Amino acid sequence: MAGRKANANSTQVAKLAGVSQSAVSRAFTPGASIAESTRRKVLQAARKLGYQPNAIARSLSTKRSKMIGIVIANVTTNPFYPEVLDALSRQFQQRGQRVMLFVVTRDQNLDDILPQLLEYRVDGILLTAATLSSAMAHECARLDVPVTLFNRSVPDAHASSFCCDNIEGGRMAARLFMKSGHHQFAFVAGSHDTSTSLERERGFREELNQHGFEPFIEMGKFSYQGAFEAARRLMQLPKSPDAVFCANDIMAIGVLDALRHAEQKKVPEDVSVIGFDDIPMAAWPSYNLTTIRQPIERMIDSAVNDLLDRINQETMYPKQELVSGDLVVRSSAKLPSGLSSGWVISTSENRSENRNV
Amino acid sequence: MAGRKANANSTQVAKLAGVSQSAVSRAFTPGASIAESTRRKVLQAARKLGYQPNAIARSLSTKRSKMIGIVIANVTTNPFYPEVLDALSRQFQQRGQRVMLFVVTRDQNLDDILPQLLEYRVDGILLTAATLSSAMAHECARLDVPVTLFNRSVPDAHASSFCCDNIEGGRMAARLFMKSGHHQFAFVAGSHDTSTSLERERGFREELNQHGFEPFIEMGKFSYQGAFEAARRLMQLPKSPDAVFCANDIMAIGVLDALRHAEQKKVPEDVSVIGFDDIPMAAWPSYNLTTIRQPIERMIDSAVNDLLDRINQETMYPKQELVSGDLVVRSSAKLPSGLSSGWVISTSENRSENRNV
DNA sequence: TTAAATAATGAATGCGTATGCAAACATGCT
DNA sequence: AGCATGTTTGCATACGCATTCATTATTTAA
Repeated sequence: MAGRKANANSTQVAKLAGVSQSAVSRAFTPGASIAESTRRKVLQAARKLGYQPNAIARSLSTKRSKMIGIVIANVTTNPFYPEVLDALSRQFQQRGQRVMLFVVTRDQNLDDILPQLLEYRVDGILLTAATLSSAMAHECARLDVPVTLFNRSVPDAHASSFCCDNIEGGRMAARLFMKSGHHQFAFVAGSHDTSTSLERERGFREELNQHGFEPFIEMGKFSYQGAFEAARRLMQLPKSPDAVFCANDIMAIGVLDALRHAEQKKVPEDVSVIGFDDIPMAAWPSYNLTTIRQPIERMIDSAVNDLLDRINQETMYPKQELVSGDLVVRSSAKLPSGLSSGWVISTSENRSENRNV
Repeated sequence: MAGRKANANSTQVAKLAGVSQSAVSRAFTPGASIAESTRRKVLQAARKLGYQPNAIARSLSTKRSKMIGIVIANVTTNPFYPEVLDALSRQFQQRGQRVMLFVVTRDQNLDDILPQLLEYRVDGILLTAATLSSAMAHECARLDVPVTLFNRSVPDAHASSFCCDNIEGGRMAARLFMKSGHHQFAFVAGSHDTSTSLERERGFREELNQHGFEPFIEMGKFSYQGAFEAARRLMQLPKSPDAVFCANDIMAIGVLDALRHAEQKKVPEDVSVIGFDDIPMAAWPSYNLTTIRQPIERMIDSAVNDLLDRINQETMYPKQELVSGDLVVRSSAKLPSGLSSGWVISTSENRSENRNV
C-alpha cells in the first residue's frame, strides 16, 4: 500500500455513471452482456475521469496476464537477432499480447531468468537463441505455461521448436562448393554446444563426406572477431582451404574481412565464402555474401501461432517444425556454370527464381 | 476466472507450514518482521508445494508493478539501438525491474502505444529514439509515471532527457575536416524531424560557417541504403564534396560503400568520411570509420539512475543531461598533421589519449 | 523479579477487476 | 392478459498478496 497517486477505478466510474461496478467492467469487456445505452453512459463517465482499466487487476482476476516472456541472446553480436526480436515483438503486439523482455548472454543461466518470468505469470514463453534445462522445462509444464524455442531444438523438452533446416542448409553449401570445383573445405563453427552450429556443420560435413572430402573445422565463437581470427588460422594451414562455410553471416563477414584485409586473398577468386542467415548486411556491396537465407517471417509466424494456440488450448501438444532455407547466390562464392548471381534457390519445392537480391 | 491450472498460493503454504497467510507473505518480504524459525518453516513448505509469490497480485497490492516500459525504434536499421536495448535491459534487470518492451517504427504514433503501457501500471517509461506528444506527457504526469527520453530531447515535456552533445559533436567533425585541409563539405542527414540529426547538422554547419564554409545537405533517411543513394547524388554535384559528415555510423558506412563501390572514389584520399555513434562495425577493418563516439554506458547509467530515482521519489524534477562525445580517429578521414589513427579525443576535459581503438 | 520495551504473530481488510447467480426487465406469442 | 424466451442488471464473491492493528511472546532494563 505504498504511496502513489491513485488512478480512478471502476467503482468511481460506476458511481458517476449511475450504474454498478459490474456494468463498468462489462462496458470494457468485448462481447459482454450490456445494453448499448449503458455502455455509452459508462464510457462517457470513464472519459470524464480519465479512467483506464487496470490490466494488473484484470490479470489477477482472469488468471491471464496477456504477457509473453521473450528471452533473447546475441542481440548485439548478431544482427539476425534484432531482426527476430523486431518481428516477434510486432507480431505479439498485433495479437494483443504484451512482451516482457529478457536480454541474456549466451552463457547466462536461464534457470535464474525463467522464474522471474513465471513470477509474473506470463501466458507463454518464447526462447530465442537459448536453451531450456529439463528442470525448467518441467517447471513450465507443471505451471502449464507453454514454451516455444526459436532457432534451438532440445530433443526431449515439452517445448515447441521452430528451426531452419540447418542440416539441409549445410548440405546446400557443400554442394555449391563442390559444383564450383573446390577441393579444400573449412567450416567456421559458432560454438560446440548450440544446435544451430552443430547441425550446420553436420550437414556440411556429411555432404562432403559422401564425395570423399573432409572439412577443416575452426572455432569462430559466433562473432565477427572470432571468425576473423579463425580465418587467419585457416590460412596458416599447409593446405589452406579455398572454400569456407560459416555457421552464420556475421562470422562469414569476419572471414571475408580477414581474407581481404589481413591475408591479401581475393574473394571468390582465391577463396569462396558462404554464410547462413541472410542478414541485411549480406546484401551490401562490400560483402555481397552468398548465404543460406532463414525465412524469418515464416518461422516467426509459425512460432507465434503455435504459442498462442497452445495458450488458448487450441493445440495441446508442442510441435517441432523445420523450415527449409534458401540458398541466396551472390558473389562471395565461385559460381558453377549455369548459375549466376542474384538467384535464390529453394530446395523445399525444388524451385529456383531470380529475386534480384 | 478462465481455466488455467491454479498454482499454489500463500494460503496453502500457510496451512502446510502451520502459520498464517501473513507469515508467508512476510517470509518473502525482505526486512519484514518475522522470526527466523518461522521463516524457515515457511520456506520449506513453499519448496514442497513449488510455491512462488505471484508478482501480479503483489503489484495490485503494493501499487508498484516493478516494470519499466521501454519503447525503442530503429532496432533493425541501426546497430546502435540493439546496443542501447541490451544495456538498458541489463541495467533494469540488475536493479530489480522487469522490462515491458515495445518495438516501434520511427513513424509510428506513440499515442497508441503509451496507453498500453499505462494500462499495466508500469512504474516508469523509457523512450529511445522516440518522442513524446505533449498530450501523452501530460497523461503520464497526471498518473505520476516518470518518463525519460534517451537520445531525444523535447523542449517542454515533463520528462528527463539524456543525450549526447550533438552540437559539439558536429563541431568536432567540422574542425577535423578543416584542419585536414578540406574545402567542400557535405552533411548526410537522417531526417528533418529528429533532434539528433538536426543538432548534429547545426553544430557542423555553425562551425563551418564561422570559417566561411557552407555544407551541402543530403537526406540519408537514417539508413544504409538511403545514405548510399545520398552519396551518389553528392558525387553528381559540380563541386562534389571532399568531406562528408553523416548523422550516424550506419549512414557513414552506406556512404563509404557508395564511394568505393559505385563511385570509384578512394577514402580518405579522395573523400573523407566521419560518422556518429561508434557502433562496433565502425572498428571493422573494412570501414575503419572515424566517428564521434556516444558514451553509451555512461548515458545509460545516468538515464536508468534518474528514472529509478524519480520512481522512488528521491528526485522530484526531471533532468536534462548532455553527455559529451569523443572523436575517435580511425582512417576514413584524412588526418591533420600531428594526429594519427587510433586516437580518441575528448573535448569535455580537453584530454586525448591513445586507446587503441 | 517485575515493569517496560520490543519482536512476532494472526485476523481482518483492501488493492481493482471479472463473473456466477438470481432478480428485473423487455419482447413475442397465444 | 398470461406465459415463455431472451436480455440486462446488480449483488456478492473470488483472485493472491500486503499491511494495519490489536494481541501475545520475548527480550531488556531496573
